[in-house]
Amino acid sequence: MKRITITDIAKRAGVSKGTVSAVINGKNTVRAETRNLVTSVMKEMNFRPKGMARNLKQKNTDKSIGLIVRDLMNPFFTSVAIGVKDYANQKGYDVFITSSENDHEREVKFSQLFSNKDIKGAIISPIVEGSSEIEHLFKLKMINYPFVLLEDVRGIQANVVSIDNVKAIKIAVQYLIDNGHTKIVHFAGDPISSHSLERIEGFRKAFSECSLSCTHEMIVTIGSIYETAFINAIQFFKNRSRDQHPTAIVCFNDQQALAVLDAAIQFDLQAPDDISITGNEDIAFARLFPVPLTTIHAPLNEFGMKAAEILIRNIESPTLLPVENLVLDANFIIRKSTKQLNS
Amino acid sequence: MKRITITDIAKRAGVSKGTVSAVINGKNTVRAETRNLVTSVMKEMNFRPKGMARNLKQKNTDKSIGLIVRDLMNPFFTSVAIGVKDYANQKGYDVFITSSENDHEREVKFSQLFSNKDIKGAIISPIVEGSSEIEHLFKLKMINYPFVLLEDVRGIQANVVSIDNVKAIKIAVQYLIDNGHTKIVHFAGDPISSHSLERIEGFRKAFSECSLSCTHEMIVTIGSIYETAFINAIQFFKNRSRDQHPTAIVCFNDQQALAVLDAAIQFDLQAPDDISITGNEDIAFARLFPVPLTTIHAPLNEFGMKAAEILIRNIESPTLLPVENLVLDANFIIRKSTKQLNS
DNA sequence: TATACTCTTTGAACCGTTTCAATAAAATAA
DNA sequence: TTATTTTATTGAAACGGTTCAAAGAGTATA
Repeated sequence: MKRITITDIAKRAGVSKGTVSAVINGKNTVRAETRNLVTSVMKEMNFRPKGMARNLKQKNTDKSIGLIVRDLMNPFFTSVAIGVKDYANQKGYDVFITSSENDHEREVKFSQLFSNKDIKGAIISPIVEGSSEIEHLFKLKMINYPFVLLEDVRGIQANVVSIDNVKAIKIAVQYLIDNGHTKIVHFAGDPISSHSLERIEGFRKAFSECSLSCTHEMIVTIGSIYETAFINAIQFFKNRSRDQHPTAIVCFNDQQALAVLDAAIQFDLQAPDDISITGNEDIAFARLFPVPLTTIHAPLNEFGMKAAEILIRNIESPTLLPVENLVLDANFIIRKSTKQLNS
Repeated sequence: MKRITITDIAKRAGVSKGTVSAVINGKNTVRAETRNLVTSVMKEMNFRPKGMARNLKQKNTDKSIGLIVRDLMNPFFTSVAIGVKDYANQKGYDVFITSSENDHEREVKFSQLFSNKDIKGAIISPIVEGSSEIEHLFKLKMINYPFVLLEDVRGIQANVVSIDNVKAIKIAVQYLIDNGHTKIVHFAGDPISSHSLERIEGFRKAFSECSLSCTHEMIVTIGSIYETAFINAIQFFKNRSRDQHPTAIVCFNDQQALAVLDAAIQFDLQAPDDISITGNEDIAFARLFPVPLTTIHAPLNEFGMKAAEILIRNIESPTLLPVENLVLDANFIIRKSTKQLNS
């Protein structure tokens, strides 16, 4: 089935391609009668002009960048997206957001689509699970396509903006230790997620830097979304008697922390009196939780803005720029879900 | 400043365009030496092949649709986006999301960009404030570009999927009246928003259908986002003595309801005992509020899916299809923020 | 040495529009 | 009636790549 082109329309209407083009573009040089004829033929044949061909000849001055997140629903990415958008808009760029839904195939496809669609550059939150495939990134480099990663990917030299997850968790744990907690547990996110692994590393580091030991049982993987985390947290509490419970739990993220808060209540453990709980990421609702959440505030907006800044700098540079690597610090926000342990 | 093209690279490297093209596309027919030469020239000149030109000749089989929301942060749109994405993916389409940020210019620009970038169709949540400008929609019709609106726009015949806001609020008010409430107030959203106006209409209708009168003071505009709603709600409660307070408040949306809940507490009004409060939209967090929120559940996922369904049907149809107009019902979910009034 | 292959590279044709100088037709002026 | 202007239409060139038959250069084979 062949595509219908402007030539088909011209032929059928008995006019030239130029005239059809003029009608499409609403030029006022075409006679009403001709316009009607052409329009009706277009309708009849359901003709849709091919945008790419139009753009080829036209000056195509549009400025746009693409963003590939891993999960649309995740407030983390929403906040980052806002940052990207704000900076980009300010510089006159529009943002196209897509979600890989943690599917590597999609990430690959999108990175291609962006350049095919003349989107000038991309900010990519890459899926990194162990041995990540990165040939699509090499392809982008080959065509000098500007892009910024939101996470470090081994094996490729590229612009990266990331948040120091290790440090962030370390500070939270430090705080708990300083406040007399020793029975601290870390609820990890998803086993394959690099975010999760980094946070586990931060948890471990905090202990080793205080010359305390961090045992295997102190890290429990319960998942990153509310529903699964809730179920697993219930299981966790059920499996031990009251005096076996930790005095503090360091959660992977805020949604998980909420689930833990809710699960704990079912076992009559009220934060912060019976148990201290910290979140991570400081999503918008964190301060509105039943117990306002002590959490780690990642500068998500700034995160997005910085990525956009680097990207646009690269887009606008006539020469190839050296890669940048920027690590942002998170900061700890003390609300009501943690307290000093009475000794 | 002229664009660097493949011809420039070919000339500089002393090879033909065809060879450069082969290098770009990683064809293995190119001698290593030649490949290196070309690659280095490409780097040196920071050459970025124009995607649209590439796609013109290639078979370009990519299937993608665009979504224009009005506000990225709004959970309402996030849920709709998920629905769109789910249906689209299932049909093999990718989704590009953009946000007009309630700026009409942007909406216009995006609707153009989509077709220019060979995105096959668009789902648009239009900005409708009074006399809305719609020539950009007419332009889309002119080129038979498939699109679906997420709200009715006067003056144009187009595919529309919408939610029956009027009916939704009516049911909520009905419920409150049936449960003995008479001193009911509606907190409206933003004055210009058509959603807000429809909800006000629903509020009015519920009263008139019960042959009760709905006075002007029963509708108070306090805004749709948490922060402003909170401030205005505080003001509202401050302005009247305890026995003047309504026994029930019908809120514009869930975020606003949360703000009202929080503000009410400050005046020692606890839902549902001292005051009944209903939300709208049933965002994910609504059931996790301090008091689980009685609200109106809009089938947002289905909303998005239906829009995607209609859009894709139009994209894939060889002939121009008649427009569709689909209205979805919302349903009322009773949780803990409302109760029967003791008479 | 001639012949057949293989490996590289070339360059013209093509993708589907827009653009614009040239032209044709119609209207107006002389 | 002819010259001039205005209005509408044409068609070839251009946009920036890809494609692929054909040619050229080496190499191995007979």
